[in-house]
Amino acid sequence: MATNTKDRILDSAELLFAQQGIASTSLRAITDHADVNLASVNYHFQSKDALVQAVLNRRLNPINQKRMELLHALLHRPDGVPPTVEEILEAFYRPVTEEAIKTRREGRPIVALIGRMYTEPGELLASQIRAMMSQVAAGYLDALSIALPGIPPPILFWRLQFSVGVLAHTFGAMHLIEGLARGRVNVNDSEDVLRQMIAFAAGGLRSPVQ
Amino acid sequence: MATNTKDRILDSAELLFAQQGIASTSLRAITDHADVNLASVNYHFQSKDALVQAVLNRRLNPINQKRMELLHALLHRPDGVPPTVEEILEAFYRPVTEEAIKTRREGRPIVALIGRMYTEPGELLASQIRAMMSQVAAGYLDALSIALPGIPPPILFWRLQFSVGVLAHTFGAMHLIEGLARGRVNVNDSEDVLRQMIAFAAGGLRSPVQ
DNA sequence: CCATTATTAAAACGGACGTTTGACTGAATG
DNA sequence: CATTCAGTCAAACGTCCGTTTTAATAATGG
Repeated sequence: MATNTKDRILDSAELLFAQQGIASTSLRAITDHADVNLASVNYHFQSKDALVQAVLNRRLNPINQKRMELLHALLHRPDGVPPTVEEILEAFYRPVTEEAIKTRREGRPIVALIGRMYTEPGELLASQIRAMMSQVAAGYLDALSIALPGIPPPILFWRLQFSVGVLAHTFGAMHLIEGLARGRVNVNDSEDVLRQMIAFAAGGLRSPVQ
Repeated sequence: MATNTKDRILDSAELLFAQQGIASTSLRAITDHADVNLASVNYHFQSKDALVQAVLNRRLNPINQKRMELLHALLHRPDGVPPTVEEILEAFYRPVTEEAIKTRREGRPIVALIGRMYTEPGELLASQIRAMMSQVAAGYLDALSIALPGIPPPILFWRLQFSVGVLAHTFGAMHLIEGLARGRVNVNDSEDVLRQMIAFAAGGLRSPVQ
């Protein structure tokens, strides 16, 4: 557990948001879990809305930064070999998967929050996500259009969104998938899940255009 | 607008749940919108939780029933021709798409709620969805294993979940996708969206197993 | 028509919510 | 040593929440 109040609030808020949802999590539940005073939330974050933004920024900014780094590395390899669809997808999926692995190891299963935020209601949240995603989406769309020159851009746009959906749903509805699996698959083997997602999305991206 | 109180409540609740989320929608907001008395919710539905279940059941039961009918029709065609992957996917996707078209035509854009419910927090909701989905998922998994005999069942299970993710994210995050599209695609052409989803998921389901 | 049941209505219940206030702490600064 | 100031704290603010109560009003069946 973090030692300073601000990080304790962020940690507890993130965990409870992931477990119960944002709207259903009260500031009192957060401050009780973090063992800090109720008023310290408004002191450090001004409002609950701002706290929500801070929680998401702290987790998503590193992920999206990593995505851009990995993509840049793929596009500027010393040998000049253009990246495959699978490599582009791995660059997009892996940073989230790594967070899933790390936070689960720490006993803080917060990846459901990452998967859920795309569909959380509220215009404030939506515009924040849109601002974060727009440059990442543009970069990956460019890369994919090079790797898949035969796919018209509008169709590639849809297929990138579908690839996002694969990731978001897998981590956002993991508890549901686990219940449906009845032991047929091991949902905790994140590396295997990553492999499965990449193979599926690669097949989807490459799917023949009627 | 419906004439009886019970349906007016269901209609308003469904719309507001879709627009603002379940937790953020109060019974007072629902009864104000439906122009009925506040106490009538607890009279007709006992509790808010039960109202939520009723809203989802009313919309999802016909969808899942239609899914099973379409699948049954595919599997028992007079000519005995086994269904293609695309046909199975269309049977799974179309009932939701039809609801999207119908409710948008009625000026009641509630499809975001259908896309979002997979990731809504709360164990009560999760168990309800799981109960609804389990037989549908089992039926479609069987059909897919016939159409794709080369894919091992555990991998097919993942890929069916990914196909659900494509659908859920597309309709649940449509407002976000629309913002990212910047006019490159027409998100309101549901028949085109359906075609795109089928092509993508078919490619994903057929993707070679390393 | 009356008795009975189903439905609607207004009002209040206790509790939880996000936020604000004002006093208090302890360390840093001059 | 006095002062400042970021941080913490208990308490309260007004508002909204889901639910319940009690009474009034329709609808139904003998």
